[in-house]
Amino acid sequence: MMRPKPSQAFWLMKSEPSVFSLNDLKASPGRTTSWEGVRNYQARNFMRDKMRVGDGVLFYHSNCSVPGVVGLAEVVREAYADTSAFDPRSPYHDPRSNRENPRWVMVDVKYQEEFPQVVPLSAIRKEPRLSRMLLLRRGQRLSIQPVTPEEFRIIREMGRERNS
DNA sequence: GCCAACGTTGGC
DNA sequence: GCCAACGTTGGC
Repeated sequence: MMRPKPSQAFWLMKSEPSVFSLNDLKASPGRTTSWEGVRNYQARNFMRDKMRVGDGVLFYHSNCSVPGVVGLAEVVREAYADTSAFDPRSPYHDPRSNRENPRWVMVDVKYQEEFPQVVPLSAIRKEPRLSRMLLLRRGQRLSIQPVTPEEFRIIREMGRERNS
């Protein structure tokens, strides 16, 4: 009897490499980090309502010389209170959030692989099969975005190719 | 460093 | 509830 495979969703998560890079994730204890600091309601809702253990993550470097997807990660813990909001010394402090009623959540994300080559935003733009990605929408700033299984697979293939 | 596009805030 | 002002994001 086949056990039904749990449905897996896919995401793109942005990080500024000067703040937290894929290498930082790889170097973290257990190659895992809590994705603290999300202060956008739409992104929070994706984490809180949709992200499940085992979901695939495209790790995207933003605000850098070559913005693009640099590798893969996976969700290893589902949403829980973002404690950085409670810390007055944290850059992510939010006095409107408290332990009794946390406003912000985070998930845990684990390193999976670094691509042999970055998949730059410019290459994503040029790939017709990726033309519908949220990432390419004008003015799109969401730091956590859903991607389709096809988009995930295509970008993974692009990243794993050694010569393009 | 510029600045367009966006989300949030707060006066009214 | 409107909307101007403001702060942030993020490519370039």
